[in-house]
Amino acid sequence: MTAPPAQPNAANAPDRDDSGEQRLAKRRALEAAGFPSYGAAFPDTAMLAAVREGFLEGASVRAAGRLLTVRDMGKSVFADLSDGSGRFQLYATKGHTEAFDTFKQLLDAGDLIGVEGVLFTTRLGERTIRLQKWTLLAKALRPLPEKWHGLKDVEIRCRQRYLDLIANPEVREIFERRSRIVRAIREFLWAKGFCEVETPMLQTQAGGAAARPFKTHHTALNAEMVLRIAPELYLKRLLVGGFTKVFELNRNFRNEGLSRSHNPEFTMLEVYQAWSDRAGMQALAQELITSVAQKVCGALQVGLADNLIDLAPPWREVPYCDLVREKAGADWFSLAPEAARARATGLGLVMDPAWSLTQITHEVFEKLVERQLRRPTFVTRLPRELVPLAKVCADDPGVVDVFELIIGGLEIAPGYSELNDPGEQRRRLEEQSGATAQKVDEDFLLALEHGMPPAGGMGVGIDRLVMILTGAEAIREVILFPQLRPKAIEETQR
RNA sequence: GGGCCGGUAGCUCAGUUGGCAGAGCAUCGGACUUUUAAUCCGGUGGUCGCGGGUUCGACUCCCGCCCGGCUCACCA
Repeated sequence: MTAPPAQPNAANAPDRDDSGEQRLAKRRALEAAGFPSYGAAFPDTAMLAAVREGFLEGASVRAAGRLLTVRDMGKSVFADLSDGSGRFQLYATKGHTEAFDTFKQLLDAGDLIGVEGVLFTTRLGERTIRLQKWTLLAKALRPLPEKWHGLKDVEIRCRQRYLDLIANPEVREIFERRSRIVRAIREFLWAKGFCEVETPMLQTQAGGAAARPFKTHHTALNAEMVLRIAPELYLKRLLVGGFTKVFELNRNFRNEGLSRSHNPEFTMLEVYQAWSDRAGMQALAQELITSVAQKVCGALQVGLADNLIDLAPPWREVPYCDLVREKAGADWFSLAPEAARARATGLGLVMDPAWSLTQITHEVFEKLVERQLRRPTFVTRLPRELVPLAKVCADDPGVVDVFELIIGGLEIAPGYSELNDPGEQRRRLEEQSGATAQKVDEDFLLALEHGMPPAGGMGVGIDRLVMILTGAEAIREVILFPQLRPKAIEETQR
């Protein structure tokens, strides 16, 4: 686990296969030949995708990118150049290319170069740049991953995402799509008059969700602080302050385990609208997600071909209790706790003896109902114990006026009729018990006492939404640098 | 944190009962001026994740640890 000691005689061991050494030697040779190995700016380049799009036989081209493959034919060399927008073939020949021998002998796959040349089409129909001039922009001292099988090792793909992006074009597609999704969400909300705001991520008290926070320390203030688990309580303060349509699209941090659908830092959209309620948010969620999907995916059938999810509205709306009854029996809610526990065990669930009937029921919901809901479904009327920040339903004080939007078995978005009665809010927060319960945030309650408009609020899990819209089967496929166990520093240096 | 699976060349992967550690790609040398997984010929390259143990002998069997994957737990 410790780094190997430096080899004092490494220089005397030229027979070791060390592509780094070989590339360093090439770099020295390039410098000697008048090619600085880390070039200056190379402006006014065309994007290769645009060159392909507007291909014109005989036109001059200036471009820059990374050499991906090099096919040496002796007095000519074919190579593939990639600049992120696409790939394009280069053709260098002894007759037409400046410094051809240097190009052939000292450049490697992985090097960054700038090129100038003329477009033509090869005998096999491949559109190609006939290379006239080239310049070295950066010498790569490490080899590229394998070109045919690509890079598969999940750990390397995540820790060295740049290699994943170079080797696996579909990975780049996912992150470009993520960028378009986030942009489309902002544009949608801006067009509806929502104001984007930023509230503290460094907080003295974590609130707005039930989760263990990350702890940190502010040196100058000598204060213990936490990273936020949700922006909710600050956004509601803005409703008190007179903002009527606000949203925040940024990171939350929860000190929890990692899984296929959980990363400790994740991106959440939270939207609040004064004078609205759960129903208003539900309509907004459906319109937001369908319009973003249509704009970014070009269709409402999204995901992988063998597992398409149909987002066509209207989406199903169904009370929580009905879904539980479908799985656990029509008489479920008339069962005594022990009978419910026995039936849940019979359904294959593992019960904690300390669980209340509400918790047993929620286990049934999460394990047997939720993950089987493929098409978008608004689950409404959740037990009030589960959601302390929402208003109870007028016709049944045991349930709250909220929705939980499920798509593809994932919790994508909750939405509430927000509780604005400070007295009830205090009682509901105090009702919560147990290790995960948030402490009562007195500043938040003080704000509510000044009068918060009745409002609808919702949160959209952006990472999970991107999973749905890209067909990714794990959250780490839609987060550029997902959390992994930290490695010892020595290990990161080969 | 628990259970299961995995870690072998830079990358993708084989490895027999416990008996000299392999292939393809990459890399190095050679041939080739329309190739595109270029092709052909010849080489280099290994702390078999780490540390112990059993054994004449361990990539292989045993124990501990590290890292990853799946899963469970945690997670309104």
